[in-house]
Amino acid sequence: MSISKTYSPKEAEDKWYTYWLEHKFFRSVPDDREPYTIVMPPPNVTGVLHMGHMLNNTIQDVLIRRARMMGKNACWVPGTDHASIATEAKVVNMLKEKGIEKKDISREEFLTHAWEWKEKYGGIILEQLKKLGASCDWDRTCFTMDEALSEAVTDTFIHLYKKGWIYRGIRMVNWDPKGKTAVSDEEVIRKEVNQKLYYIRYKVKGEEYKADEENPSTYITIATTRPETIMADTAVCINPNDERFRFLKGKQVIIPLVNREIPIIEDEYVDMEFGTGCLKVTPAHDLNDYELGLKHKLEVIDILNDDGTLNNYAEIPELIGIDRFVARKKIAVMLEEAGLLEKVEEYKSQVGFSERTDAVIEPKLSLQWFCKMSEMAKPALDYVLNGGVKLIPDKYINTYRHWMENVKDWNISRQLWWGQRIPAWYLPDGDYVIAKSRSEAAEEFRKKQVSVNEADLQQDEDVVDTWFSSWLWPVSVFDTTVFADPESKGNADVQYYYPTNDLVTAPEILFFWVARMIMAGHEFRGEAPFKNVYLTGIVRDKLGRKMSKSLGNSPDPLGLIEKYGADGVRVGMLLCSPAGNDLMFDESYCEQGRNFANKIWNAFRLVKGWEISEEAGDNQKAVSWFESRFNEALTEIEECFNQYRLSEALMAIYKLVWDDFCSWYLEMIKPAYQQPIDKGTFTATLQFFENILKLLHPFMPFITEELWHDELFGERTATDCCIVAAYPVARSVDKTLLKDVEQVKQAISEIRNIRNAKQLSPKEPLKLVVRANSGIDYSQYLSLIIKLANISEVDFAAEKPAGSVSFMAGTDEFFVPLADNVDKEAEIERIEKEIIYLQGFLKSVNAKLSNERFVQNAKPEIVANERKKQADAEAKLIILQESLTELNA
RNA sequence: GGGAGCAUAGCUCAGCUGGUUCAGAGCAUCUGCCUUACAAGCAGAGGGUCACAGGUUCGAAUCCUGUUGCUCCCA
Repeated sequence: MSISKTYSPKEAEDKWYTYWLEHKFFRSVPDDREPYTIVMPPPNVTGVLHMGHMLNNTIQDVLIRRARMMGKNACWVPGTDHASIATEAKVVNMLKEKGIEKKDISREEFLTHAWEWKEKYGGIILEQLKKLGASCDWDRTCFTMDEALSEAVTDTFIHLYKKGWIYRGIRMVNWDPKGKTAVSDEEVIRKEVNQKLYYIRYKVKGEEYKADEENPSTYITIATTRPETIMADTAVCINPNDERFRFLKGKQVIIPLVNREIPIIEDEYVDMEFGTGCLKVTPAHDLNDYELGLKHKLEVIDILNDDGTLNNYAEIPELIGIDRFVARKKIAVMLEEAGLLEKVEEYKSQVGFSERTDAVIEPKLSLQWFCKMSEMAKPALDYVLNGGVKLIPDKYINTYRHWMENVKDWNISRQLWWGQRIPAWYLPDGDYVIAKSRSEAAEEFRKKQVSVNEADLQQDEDVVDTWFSSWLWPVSVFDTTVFADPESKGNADVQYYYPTNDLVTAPEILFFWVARMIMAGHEFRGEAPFKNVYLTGIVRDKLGRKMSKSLGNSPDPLGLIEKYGADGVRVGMLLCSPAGNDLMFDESYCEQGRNFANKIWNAFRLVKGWEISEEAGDNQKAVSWFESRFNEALTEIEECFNQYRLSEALMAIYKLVWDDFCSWYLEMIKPAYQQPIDKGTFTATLQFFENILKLLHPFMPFITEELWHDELFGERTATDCCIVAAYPVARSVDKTLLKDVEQVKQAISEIRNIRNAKQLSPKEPLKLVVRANSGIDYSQYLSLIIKLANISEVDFAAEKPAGSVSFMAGTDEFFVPLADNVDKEAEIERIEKEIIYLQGFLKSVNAKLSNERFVQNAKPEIVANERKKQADAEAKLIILQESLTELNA
């Protein structure tokens, strides 16, 4: 045989991907078919493919390919996200390597570099997806910074501002001193860190300080993890119920080193148990202190620069210009020298780190733009609660609800250059308007009766958060014009494709992406952007650790494809991915996928090698059995898909192909060596094979397309491809036939088992005696049994033959005469064991049936079932006991 | 500290509103086979006190309570 014994995926993958592209099978334009739409969660434009993308996009591709085969107009829109912070950080680093500092170049120059970078590396990840087989409509590829999409962002900003849902305000934000920008709560990673708790003495004003603990009323001790911020203190707070500090009421204390006087305030907010019970209040550098400051009208002193160094307000010359962490160590020494550091304790606490730069986040007051969430959150929550948007798995509904009910306003400004610039225009005196362009801004000022010189207008330096563009994604990829006019119906695309069907994404971004897309979809289209949200798990290694660059525990996805083939990797990913649960990835799953591809390949080789004969064959039972089995499996598979249980659907197909088709069906019909197969069976088998290829295609697109085009299946036109073949529809199932064959298969296994146990060669034919007590007509299955169990002759005797090994399948008895090779004692023991088991079983069934409460309370069908179990067990017992008597005779 | 989830074979998981063949699947393991489609394979087999302790029930992997261990989210 000239065909290779193993399937080699490489050529097939390149060949067919190109072919699909050439014939525009991925392309979708509106027509009168039902649309099926997915928008790809846009990966970071400068990113490279990781295992999470592999999983996510494999799932999307399975869904879209299946929909396409089911005759829907399938549209999968790909694209990338500009990922402001991450990309800007990369560009800054790249420039640094060239010896260029961001601060030394203009915004325009920087953006030129950034775009160059994007052009150079921006397409990589999408190219990688093609290797995986992703059947996206590449003509629709979008980027969140495309001109039209950017305009949509500006229009959205203006629209929401006019509605009063965007405002500017001073807020405590999470400041990333390395990225020099605010980041959202979601981009802050909290980690437990070993810190120190410093106990610092503040002298009480008007008391002569005595350092010994006998005179505690001359000072108070404050525990803090951040001694470098004492210069920003504007009060010390005690709990009014705290007896220990009664003497402090109305007094003032003196900040060490700088000797500034600050008041004692009282608030029940202070935890009397924690530290010393005295809290230093630093409104500029702690969120809770900030709120306490507002309540008690405290002064705000900000001692930090944007890069995390101390500024002039820190007063102490040795510390000005020094990073906060260095300053912390220095000031501890200074306090020690001043005799005001009482002690230092080890202390563990949670510290926030920037997801992007890993810098320690500083709470910082700054002027930011905010998007009001209260009005938008309500309808977005309702979609999910009413089932308009289904979360899969639904356990995320609770989490979603909790977040939406406690949503905070969204800080949308970022102190970066890479992104859509905030459309706010300022006059030198600080007055501003929101407008799309300089000239429109001037017009707005004129409307406000402010005369302006266009040249004096200054646009806001900040850009909007990346999510502020990606929340528009399910709409903006189709139509970018509706954001200027939410009342408009939009273009043909958005009318046809929106709302989309399924969104496949990670649960981590349920809130800051999924929820916000629902908000934007509702605001601009009046309906949610998708019907189902499939939340994938996190890809972990087999030790359960999240895959990450720093741990180096992530395999290279393209390397895996190289090694196991794209089909193998796709199968591998899905085999271990229950919906919504994390998956413990291991390369061996891909190996299993590759082996499966090879199995299919070899089944094909077998069928391809057959000669055809015009004579009639006797495979009708086998053919009708597999037909029923296929339809039964198809129904199960459909059910799995309906519930988005993709890994179970795949496993059902896997077993159908490997066990039912290869191990049973092909073995049943396989002609003897160098013998031809009858034409009827052959034709039916080709039909089965084609249907199997169709079922497999969404999971394994390449091997299926490769085999589809083999001449074995006849002539095909250029567009007669597996990718667009009509998906099989479940037909009727002959349940009796399926049940009978199960029994026959059991009998065959038992015979093989006897062979194994007696160390008989499979080549040595055996005799078989059947005593059928059930209604099954074994004569119909004789040829199957003879072939698969290598039986020389079958006898339907009423009598048990002497010197034979027996077994039961259901209530039917089978005997394999082995003459001198029978261990009588072992036979007796085996039957006795079975009798004991059945007696126990019968006892428990009888116990149920003789219990009146069971018979009364249980559902009738359950009682009937118990009766059947009882009857079956009794029948079997009688047969076994007879056998035993015969053996003992 | 508050909230959510999980715990079933060596591994990854399935077991819907309690009741057949309810203790299952795939992989891994073991035994025997290079049987002309496939050793990336074939034919068999073994393996679990369903985390622990109580409770409800005629009946619990499944429902309730508590304990332990793990994970995630929020403060």
